[in-house]
Amino acid sequence: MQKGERTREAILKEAVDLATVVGLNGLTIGTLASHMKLSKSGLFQHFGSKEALQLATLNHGVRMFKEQVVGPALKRPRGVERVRTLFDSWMGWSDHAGGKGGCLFVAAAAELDDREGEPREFLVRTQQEWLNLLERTAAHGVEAGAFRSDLDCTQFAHELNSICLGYHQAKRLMRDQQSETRAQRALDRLIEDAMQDAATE
Amino acid sequence: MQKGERTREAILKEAVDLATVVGLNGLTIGTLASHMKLSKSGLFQHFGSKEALQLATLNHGVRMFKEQVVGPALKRPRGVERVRTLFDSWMGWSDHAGGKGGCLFVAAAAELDDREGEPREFLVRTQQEWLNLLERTAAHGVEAGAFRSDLDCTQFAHELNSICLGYHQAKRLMRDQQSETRAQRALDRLIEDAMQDAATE
DNA sequence: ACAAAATACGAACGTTCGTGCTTTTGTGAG
DNA sequence: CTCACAAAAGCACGAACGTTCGTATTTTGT
Repeated sequence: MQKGERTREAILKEAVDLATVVGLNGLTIGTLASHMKLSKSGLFQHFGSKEALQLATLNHGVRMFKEQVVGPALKRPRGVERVRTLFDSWMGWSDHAGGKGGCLFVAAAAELDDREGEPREFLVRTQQEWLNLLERTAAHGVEAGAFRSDLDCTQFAHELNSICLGYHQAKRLMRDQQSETRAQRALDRLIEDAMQDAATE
Repeated sequence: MQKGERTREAILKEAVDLATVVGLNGLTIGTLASHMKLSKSGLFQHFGSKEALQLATLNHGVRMFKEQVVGPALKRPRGVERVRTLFDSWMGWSDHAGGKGGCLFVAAAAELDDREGEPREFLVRTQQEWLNLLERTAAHGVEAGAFRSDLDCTQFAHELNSICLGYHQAKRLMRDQQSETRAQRALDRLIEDAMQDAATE
């Protein structure tokens, strides 16, 4: 691995961390450079433009997310357990692993949702992949018989994602000490509703 | 009403609208001035500082929110109906009334959650008031007998808020045409779970 | 109508922004 | 050890940032 590639990697690691705090727009080349003890121009050459830096930052975030959230969860058995693991590691990601300012994608979503361009499109694709993963995971639960056969897995994915967003806000904005409990309870309710309902038999 | 107060009002109206799109930090005095066909300095003196402008913008947003979301809902009968109205008018607010970029507070929450200062504190207070309102509304449902007596109203409020956040993301970032349906179904499930469960009798 | 007070303007301040060049420094292969 | 090339620095640019100040223009109260 060339030296340039290594520094680029290191820059992106810091960029993800910074972006979770100040956002993708607040992520400025000057401050990022001084954090890395690099000159502005030296850093700039690695990307060529601000938008390319933002894109690379998002992309690096995706890599980290797959390593730290998706990967571990896929090792667990399909079905309810994997759903819970996915959720738990998402909370972990949002708490520390994803940058000291929370989840990069939650921050980026609010910033980019009204700004057209490549970064937005990239984020949308990323988010859709995440929703698809949740949906497939729910489908595994159905196949295994843990969830009812008429479960709307897309709806399940949407609601699970909403729980994540609620947790993020409660934890980071409100600093609610019970945010974990609340989110966990919401998940319990979601899962319980998705289970075979014995009473209807 | 003095002239200055009128223009200040008009500025804030535009500021809220702009901030929903570009955020509170992206809200720049220069562009806001040109939108208002005012000089930078002319606009600036209404507030005295950028932070004061942000604070005033948030505050104006709260006034609008109370007029357009809270006010109407309080006219409806307590209980389930008011819960639904609150939610419906929140969706309306997020779609058009709250600025062309969605809900001001959702955008601000992502921006301010890691930046200390008065704007953040103000937003936290505002958000807490909203959660309290949701909680009290749920409590009315319990009093009226529509909801089970052991309902955790704080939890209810948290989950309802999460549904709002999920809707906002699905609608604005993902441009999901089914976002309304998904949110509505999530709310149905929340309400159903809160109702007197006849099967447990 | 006219003086007083409120409001808006234009220019300029020092910074920081993103982005080009050119030059110096560093690194790795032969 | 050297030499070619990659990587970083240095410097400069025009524009936009928030902010200040002195001055012009409305608006207001009398």
